[in-house]
Amino acid sequence: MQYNPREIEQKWQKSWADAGTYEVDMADAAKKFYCLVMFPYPSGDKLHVGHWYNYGPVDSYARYMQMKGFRVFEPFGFDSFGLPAENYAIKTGVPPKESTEKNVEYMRKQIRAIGTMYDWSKEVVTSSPEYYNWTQWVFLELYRRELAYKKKAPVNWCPKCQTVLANEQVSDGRCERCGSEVTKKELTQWFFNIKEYAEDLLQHEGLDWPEKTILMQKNWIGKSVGCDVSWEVDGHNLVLDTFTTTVDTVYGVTFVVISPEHPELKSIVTDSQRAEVEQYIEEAKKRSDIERMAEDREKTGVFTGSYVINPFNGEKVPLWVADYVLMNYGTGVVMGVPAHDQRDMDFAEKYMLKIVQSVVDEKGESFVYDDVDKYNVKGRIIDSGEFTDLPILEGREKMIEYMEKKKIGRAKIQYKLRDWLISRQRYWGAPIPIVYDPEGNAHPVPEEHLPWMLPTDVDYLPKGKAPLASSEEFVARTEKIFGKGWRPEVDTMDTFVDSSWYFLRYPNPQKEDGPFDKELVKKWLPVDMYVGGPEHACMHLLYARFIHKVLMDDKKAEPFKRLVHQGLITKDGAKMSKSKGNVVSPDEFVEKYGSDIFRMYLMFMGPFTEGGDWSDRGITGIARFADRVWNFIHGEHVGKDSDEVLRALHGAIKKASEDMEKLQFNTVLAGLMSFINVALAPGATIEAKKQFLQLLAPLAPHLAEECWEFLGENKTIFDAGWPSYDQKYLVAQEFELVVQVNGKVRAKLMVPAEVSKEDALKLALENENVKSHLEGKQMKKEIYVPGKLVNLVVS
RNA sequence: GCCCAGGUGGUGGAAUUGGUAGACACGCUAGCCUUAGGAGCUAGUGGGGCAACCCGUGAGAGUUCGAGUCUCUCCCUGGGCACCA
Repeated sequence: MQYNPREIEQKWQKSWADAGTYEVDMADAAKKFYCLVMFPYPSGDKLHVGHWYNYGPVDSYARYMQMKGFRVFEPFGFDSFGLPAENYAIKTGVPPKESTEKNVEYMRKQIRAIGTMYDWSKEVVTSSPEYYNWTQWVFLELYRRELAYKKKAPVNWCPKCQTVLANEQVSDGRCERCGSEVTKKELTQWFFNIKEYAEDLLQHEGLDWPEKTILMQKNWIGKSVGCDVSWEVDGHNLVLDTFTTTVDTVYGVTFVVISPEHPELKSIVTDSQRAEVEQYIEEAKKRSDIERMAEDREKTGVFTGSYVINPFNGEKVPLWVADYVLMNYGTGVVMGVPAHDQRDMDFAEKYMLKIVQSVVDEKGESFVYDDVDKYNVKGRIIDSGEFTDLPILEGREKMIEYMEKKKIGRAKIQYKLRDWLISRQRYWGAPIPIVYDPEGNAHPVPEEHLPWMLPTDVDYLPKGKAPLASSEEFVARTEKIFGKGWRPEVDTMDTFVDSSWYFLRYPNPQKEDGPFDKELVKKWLPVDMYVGGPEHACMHLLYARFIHKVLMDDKKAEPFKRLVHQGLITKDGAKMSKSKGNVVSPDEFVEKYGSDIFRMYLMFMGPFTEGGDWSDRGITGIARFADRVWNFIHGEHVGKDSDEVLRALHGAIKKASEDMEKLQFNTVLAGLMSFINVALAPGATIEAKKQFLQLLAPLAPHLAEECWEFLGENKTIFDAGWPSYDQKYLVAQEFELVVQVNGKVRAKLMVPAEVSKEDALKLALENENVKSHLEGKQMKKEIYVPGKLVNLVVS
């Protein structure tokens, strides 16, 4: 009999589905394991090998947990709102609903071919009214808690296409579609007040997350402790606040810089400078924040003609406008201290502004603050009035006290984290459940009108307004319910809102009277293992934590206990995307080799968390392995296993048990291959074969299930438990002692396992080659590492 | 520019966390088997050298009896930077 993957895979997938094997009884959550992969966006590219690389190994881990006796809940769904479907609609006229449903349908089929444990009865699709009903509920809940508010914020605007552009649609400041220069447009938009939770989001206690992700989130939130200093604008009845973490340098301020977007800027500019400043503002609109903050870029700026007064020494310093100051961080005004800040120095040198030193380090030398020592500097303040000679940190405190007393400033904690802008001037998203009365006041749509249906009579083509504004039905519906002159909000929600709570929906996605089943959520949350790409470290993962804290009414609640990032699979070094035309489909490989071999190959490619560049070179090695496994199982059953086979088997059990925990599937497979290399020729007992199959089962579920049955078992292998190894087979009688002279290997000797240091050294010194390297040398030191090596240090 | 990773044979990668660098595979070479499609089996395979040996984990320095692993500097590649998700 030959190994025929396609036949047995169909057989077992059908068998599992018919038996309802993976439909979880949610009522029983004792020893639960909630295993979650980030749900995909159903793009027109369909599934690519990167998806498989994620889902296959995670399912293998879930199967391993099942074998360890856990009740595994592994749900799946689709994050199906989003820009690509809308762009496709603009291009082809196919309604997003239609193309999305088609893509979802196709991807479901592709995913089923993997043979995962997904509980399809719990699937969620975010673009379905049954789901977005509750996304809207989430919005209303935040609104109720005063965590949703409106304010003006700029969007990328293409004047020619008359539409808002995503950052992705802007390249080099130009519209991707028509090439026109992109400008900024101010729109009133909805925000979630995530900053309210900044301090709680900085806490990651008890979470089994990658260090780097925690670090990235911390940097993203960007807490800095400092103060606001108030500067009176000379000749105006106006005060500008500057935020600084280094108020100790305030006597070194020789200019102050205001952001081009600052609302007070126009009232401050003098007539003689007006033309120049206005032109500068226009230029700044064309640049992205990233570009503006880049430190290697030539600093630009324009004098406003006005002066501000240093509240510490009364000195008048010029007020400049420059685009390296961003309105959305801090106050939009910064103090310029060229002596202690490189960027300020560049600016001062370019525009020939004064430079004044105000702090020095321990050695009395001038220094520039950088991020590393911003909060922990030693040195003292100089030439700073009554604060002169104070140590820097003490000086800061004194200065803040002084400001607070004189009401010219105050201590302040500043976060880089910005509030979450959730308004999108797009069609394919959940409508924001808000209506406006004839006076333009916002009112929440009452819950009984949810889902606040996304209208279908819309024009997807950009016409200068949000697509929903073109729906007659939408307005008619609003007037019918709320009264004449009432208008619906026409923006939809950021798709990150959809994905910020879906893990709460999974335990009972059919629930009709609430977003999630509180009882089940209490039992099943937190998610025990959450797996997704590292690109989500700062956005999705912060949003989900935030929404979870809000909905659970517990600022300490965390949704994801263990977090793992699968590596990225690239093609020729680049991220796979349709626009680059480098998407690799898994279908042909599954067709040719079957799911088990393809899945094992993806696992064998390298460490799960590292990913790599796609190549199918090497898949044949896995195919050979699968054949050898088949032949091994179907070969003669021997009556007794040799010591060698037993040692190999228990070594493989040990390796698999340890490495599965770390998701190091590649080395688990290497261990299984080593076993097969040892056991294939001599054969093994049925018992040994079964134990081996149990190790293989998570990695090649269909193959293992088929072989399990062949060996006479009639229940699924996934209920057979996980084997444990017996140490007695692993302790060697002898080991290879490495003998080094001055750190270089000069001999390898087989010695008894429990050799003493004296005996080991004696044996080492008897070796001819070692002797020759010691000749004429003086012994200085003898290093003995038990079970490993001897190092003879001579001179 | 800023934040975060990562650079090991011809290739993917392994290395008990400071102790034999290259496990397990791919590829390649030679031989066997008379050989229908992912052939199989055996042996070899980091570089140099006849050899003893020498050199080798992006580059350079440092710590150490001993460094792929720790420290510093530099170079390169990837991810993210708030409207792709």
